[in-house]
Amino acid sequence: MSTNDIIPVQYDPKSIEEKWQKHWLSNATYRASTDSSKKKYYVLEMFPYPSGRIHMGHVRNYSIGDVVARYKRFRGFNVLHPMGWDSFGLPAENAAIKNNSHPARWTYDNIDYMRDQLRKLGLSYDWEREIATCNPKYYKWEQKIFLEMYEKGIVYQKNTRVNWCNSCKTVLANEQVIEGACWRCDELVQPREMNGWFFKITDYAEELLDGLDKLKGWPSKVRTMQRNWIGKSTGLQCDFEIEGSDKKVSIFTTRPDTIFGVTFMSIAAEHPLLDTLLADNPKADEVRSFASRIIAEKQQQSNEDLTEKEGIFTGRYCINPFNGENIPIFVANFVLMGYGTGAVMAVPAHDQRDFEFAKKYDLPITPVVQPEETTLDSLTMEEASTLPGNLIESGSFTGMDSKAAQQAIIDFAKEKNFGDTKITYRLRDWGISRQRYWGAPIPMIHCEKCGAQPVPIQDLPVTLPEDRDSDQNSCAPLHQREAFFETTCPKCGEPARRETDTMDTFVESSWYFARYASPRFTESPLNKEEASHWLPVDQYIGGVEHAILHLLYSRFFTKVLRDLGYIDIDEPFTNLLTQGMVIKDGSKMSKSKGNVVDPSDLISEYGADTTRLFSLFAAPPEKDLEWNAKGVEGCFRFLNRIHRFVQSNKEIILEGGTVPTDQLTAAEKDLHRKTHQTIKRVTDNIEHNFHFNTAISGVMELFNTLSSLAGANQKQPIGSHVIQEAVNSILVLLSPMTPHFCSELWTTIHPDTSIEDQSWPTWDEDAAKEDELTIVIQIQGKVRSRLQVPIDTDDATLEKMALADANAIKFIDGKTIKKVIVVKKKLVNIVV
RNA sequence: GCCCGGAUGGCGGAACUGGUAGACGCAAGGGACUUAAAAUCCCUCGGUCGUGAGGCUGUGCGAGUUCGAUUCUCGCUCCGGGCACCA
Repeated sequence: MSTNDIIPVQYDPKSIEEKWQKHWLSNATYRASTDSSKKKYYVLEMFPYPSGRIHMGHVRNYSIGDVVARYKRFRGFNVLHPMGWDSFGLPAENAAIKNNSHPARWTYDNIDYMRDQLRKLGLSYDWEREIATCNPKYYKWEQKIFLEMYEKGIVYQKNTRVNWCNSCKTVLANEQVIEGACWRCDELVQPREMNGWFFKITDYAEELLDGLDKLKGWPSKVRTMQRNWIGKSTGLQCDFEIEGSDKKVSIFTTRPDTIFGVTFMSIAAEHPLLDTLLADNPKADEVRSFASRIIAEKQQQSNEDLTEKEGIFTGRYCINPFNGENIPIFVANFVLMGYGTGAVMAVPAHDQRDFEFAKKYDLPITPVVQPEETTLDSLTMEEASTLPGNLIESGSFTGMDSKAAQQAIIDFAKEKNFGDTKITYRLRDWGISRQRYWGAPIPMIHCEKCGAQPVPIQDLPVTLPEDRDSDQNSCAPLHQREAFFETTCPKCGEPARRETDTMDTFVESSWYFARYASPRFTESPLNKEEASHWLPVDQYIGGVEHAILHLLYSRFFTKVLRDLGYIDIDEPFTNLLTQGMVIKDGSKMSKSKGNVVDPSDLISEYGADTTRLFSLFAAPPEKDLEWNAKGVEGCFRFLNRIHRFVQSNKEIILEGGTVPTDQLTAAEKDLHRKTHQTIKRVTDNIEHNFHFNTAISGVMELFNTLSSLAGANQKQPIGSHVIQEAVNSILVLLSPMTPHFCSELWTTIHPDTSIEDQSWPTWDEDAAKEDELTIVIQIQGKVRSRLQVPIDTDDATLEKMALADANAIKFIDGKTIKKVIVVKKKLVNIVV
């Protein structure tokens, strides 16, 4: 080989990526600071649990976020893009027990390893803001928020039935029970009576619901899920007197219009009135043993599967206040104590559950709402009718339509003082006590004399005991550690016991996004000035699996922090993108399925840029992404082609120059046009819906045009100015996706400048405009021919040309033309 | 059971507010270069009939609206997700 041959520099991702990562780190390129001259943009991806290694789901999530962050920087925004660790949680304890180590040790080792993995992906984080929630400097502030919530009455403790996961040995919140099983380990949860601390999220139910309508930047799917979860229903709460007692049983119903159809009453087995009902009652023993059996069964069965309806007559009656009828009271297994009042007026004609129950125990069925077009007959009905209609057999309300009757009946009850409108939510208060070691201690002290007392603020943080020396106890829950719980009452000074439960780890993730605004602030959880500058998060990105859990809790916390005076916003995340899962061989990547692809392997084989590019190219972000090893190679090939092109045309590109738009050759014009079309397209794709897959294919098209016109096989010489324009555009458009690669090529063709300092390219509408169009000629809506016409051809000319077209004439063939439809810039349709 | 999504070549996916279906990529086949291979480059690529020009057909299924439907309406099938005795 002669020395004159140009040896193009090979694309070597490893050295390029190392170089740029070092550069970004040492220059703190992505440090965010308040800068009022630029508009702020806060982009955030859900922070990871430090499980040990990054997986493909993370790569996808963070690649998407990084494109947004880098794109917004190019658009002149002052971008905050932080990263941290959701680092409390059970796996750390399990791993510590297994490895005879300490959860903190395991956690921090993982963080170190994973931080390195994230760096190797070239993500543009402001690493100076990194936080780890297991750090006392973080949870100290969480404890302070807790105490302030306690002060305000948003925190309380109660003894109640909770969801117990026997495998995790801890209580779970309702949101953490997925189909009756633990969200983490799939173990069926069991109800258990326990004392615990609760956040009054129900106080915010109405606001959490209302706010959903304003979250226009959220997927409607997520909003619907939250709406259903909150489960608001409006109805009547109404008292039924118990015959032979001065006590009343209160019910809630959403169908007050059916109240004349009540034929019995069902109450939960745990209902507090049961004792009253059973006093001096010959059936007492029988009913009591039935009730305890039901309660026991509920405990064992978990609340998942529907059991057959079962009940027992208590021997007592109550009185329907609307018609004075005596109706029997039953204890029934399907009545929930936790919803409404724990007692249900049973209307078998109009409620399927009551219908089944009535059939089984041979109770009367009385239709009171007659739908149009059918006649309900209690003897022949096979299921309850829930249709609207006109009231029958309903006293003075007879004849009203059910909708109007609902209000009239509520008004009547209100007037007669035995009932009122009532709003009920399905949402329950958030139980945050966890009987585990690796979590933020709940800063309360229990004193026999003074009751529960908050830890004085100056004593915060209440830190976890470290116990590094004793492996045996490194993860023992706090209630087994005297040194931890033995303390004195802050009020009376007597010996007292510290609260030994830790907080649900979802508490940490409910406010971390706000802490990023001032992560090192030492006076308070949040620096108000910084927080009001950066919040709310403009774009939040993460998996849809948090649609209810984390996203609802974060919304709740935002409102709480607002009410505590820390921030002035109502909602934490203006826009939300829920990305799909990463799938391989048809199912989610998981160790148990053995279909895991390790991002580190990909990075060492192809580099971070290729890995990122593929994860963005293979599917739009909201859809599941099917992993395809060959597809990765395709992306690698694409980058190689660009690299080769730039290296072997370096001299021409360096020449550059401004594009003289009025004296371009046809080929130059084609390339120039394609460049501007691509800028427009890529910008639209990113701006409009983050469809990076189509943005990337746009750049691929531009490169295909470039290499066919200007590459080694070019037919005519192309001016360096158009080539440079195309290459510049390709590099900037692609750089949010493949930052190292584009930075490197940029400096080779623009020595001494940095791609970071470029602004996003703009397109020229005139340059992007085609000067010829293909017009389709249709006969009867079927494509029969095509015409190449200048862009400004008017409709009449188009019609004339279409009718004169040889192909068209063949199909018209003597038939009479009924109608000709001309659609601008698209087609001519001839109807014969 | 109820509430949301979705279904397009061999595969991942494109197609603006009803107007050329299949962009881009992968796979496959053919060719060039090479002693050979890799890499690279060029061509073909929904199905079907036809030597060809071209025809017919085709976006889960069945109807409908329209000059024209992947797109809108109605009725199904299948797949995915959420909730699940919430009165």
